Amino acid sequence: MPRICSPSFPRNESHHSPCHTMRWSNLLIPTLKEDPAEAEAASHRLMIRSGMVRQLAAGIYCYLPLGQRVLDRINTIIREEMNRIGGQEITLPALHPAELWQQTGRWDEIGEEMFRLKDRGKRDMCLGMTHEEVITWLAVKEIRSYREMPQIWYQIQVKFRDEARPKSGVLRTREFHMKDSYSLDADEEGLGRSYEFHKEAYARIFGRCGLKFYLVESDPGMMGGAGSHEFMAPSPAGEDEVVLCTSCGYAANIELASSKSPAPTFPPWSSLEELATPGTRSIEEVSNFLQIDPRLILKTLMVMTGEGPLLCLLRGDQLLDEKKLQRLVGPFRPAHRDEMKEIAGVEVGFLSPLGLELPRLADETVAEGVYVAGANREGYHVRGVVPGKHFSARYADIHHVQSGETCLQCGASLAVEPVIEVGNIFKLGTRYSTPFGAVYLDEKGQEHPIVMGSYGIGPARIAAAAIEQSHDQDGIIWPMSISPFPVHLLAVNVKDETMRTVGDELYRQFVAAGVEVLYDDRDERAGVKFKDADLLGIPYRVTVGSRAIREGQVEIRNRRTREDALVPIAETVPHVQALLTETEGS
RNA sequence: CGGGGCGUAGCGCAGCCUGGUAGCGCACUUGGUUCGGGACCAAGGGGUCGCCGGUUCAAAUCCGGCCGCCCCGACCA
Repeated sequence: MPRICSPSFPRNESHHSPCHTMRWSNLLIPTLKEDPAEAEAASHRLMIRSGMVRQLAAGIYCYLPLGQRVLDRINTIIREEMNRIGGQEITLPALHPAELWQQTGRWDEIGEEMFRLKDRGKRDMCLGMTHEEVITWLAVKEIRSYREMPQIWYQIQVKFRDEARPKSGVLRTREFHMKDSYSLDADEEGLGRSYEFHKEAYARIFGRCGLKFYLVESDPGMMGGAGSHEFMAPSPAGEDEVVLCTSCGYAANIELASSKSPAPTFPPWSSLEELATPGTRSIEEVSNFLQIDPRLILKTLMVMTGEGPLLCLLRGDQLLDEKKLQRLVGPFRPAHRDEMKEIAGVEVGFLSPLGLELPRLADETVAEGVYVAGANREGYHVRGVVPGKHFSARYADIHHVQSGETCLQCGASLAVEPVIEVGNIFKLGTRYSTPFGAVYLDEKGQEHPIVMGSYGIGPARIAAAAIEQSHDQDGIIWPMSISPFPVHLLAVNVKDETMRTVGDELYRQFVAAGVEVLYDDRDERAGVKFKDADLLGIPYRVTVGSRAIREGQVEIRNRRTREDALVPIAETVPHVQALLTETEGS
């Protein structure tokens, strides 16, 4: 039901803007005094408390006016930067026929994560998780010649993924808005250009949104293709981790990052010696019992692969990186306790490569040195084990990077940091164009598949990441560029005739000057309004209160610094406008 | 999907162990006082205690099943 302009609506609005109000007393901004029980992450807590969003079901959110404003501002920045690199905005269906996804095989590859349904004619349909298929279909229909490329098409739309575990508020949802763009080029070189354009546009977008972010190498995963990067906003609420070298700039998603584990000083153990180590199963227990550095212990894990059992060897302080192992040996799972006993004849904790005729895969780190290993006999370990001499193995990088290890490129110390993935860019190549037959003719009349790229941004994640990176005990501190309003006008006591009049007049002036201002004209006590102002986190607060008004002044407070400036009432609007110009883009 | 927790008024919670048909704070309504950092007094409105079944004279409370939400892990094109 659309809002109708009528004399009775908006209720408190003057005749200057009959159908538009930025008066709090007329707006839906349901702030909460207390933290909602279900919210853990700072951004989740604050988005609910500030009345930006409400949850309808697990991973399904309503955006209320304040949240909508933030998304609008983010999307405006995205559109400006996408248009700047030649992107053209389009709108694509959210509902897709199954045949589209069957054509690339993803209908069967993707499991429960895809929302599927049938139409009344019992035809299989799905809700789009992403739009490579639709874009490629469109390219098949419309692109014939090399002359028609390059193209960059983008959309900002809702997408669906039936996430196994929606979490952290708006950070991981089942229905989400996403800016996706797709590039179509004649060859790899063209794709390289489109990719670089996107890399630059994305850096500008996240920069303009006030985010601190890293550009890191990423695992292309099932998207396939020649290369990919992710844009990562550091935050403790992030689900991903990146590995960073502060010295040479190496930056990668931890899923594919590599590192060197600094070697310990190896003792002069010259022969194999069996040691009684009763009851010591974990590395920590063995290390404590024998009073030796965990790095001198060999960790032996048994996993079950498609080819059968496999022993994985790591140094005591290292963790197995399951992604890396999976890339090497395919799907696997840890061996069960009884399986291990049956295959190796030994209890967990005393497993070792010595004398066991099983395939072995060792981390490269282990190739050097002399170690304590399990004895394949309960209650015993063996000292003096030299890999290569006492057992053989295939060597590869299978350890999970940990903070404090060193950079392979420059040797400096690496840091591991949790991050929110706010954007990704993929070189798709011809993975989608080939199955669809999306081809063009080159200048010699030769047919070639179109070379594609795909590039995503999550606007809601930008908002959440901005809050994660910029808040304090009292609430959000918005970057000016994506704040729901640039200015928060607050009349301390609307029952006071003078304050009310000055507040109304300043509001009118701001509106007339084209400055979007949230005017808190509610009949609430000052404390309530100040607390709410801090919670919403609008960069500048203009306070009309008894203190300054006697001197004909108002206070202008900076939310971030909490510094107040006294300004004559008549100069308020120009003064604020000057501040806004100054703060632009920050 | 594995592990854990929680579901009682709009929100945050107590009551459950030891059955006797529901309570606190905030919010909301009305009146009064107050009025620059989440006011006070008084009077009110609001709940099939997630759902279904069982035990019992009697169930928010005990038992069984189901559903939902959150957290950890797996997964995440």
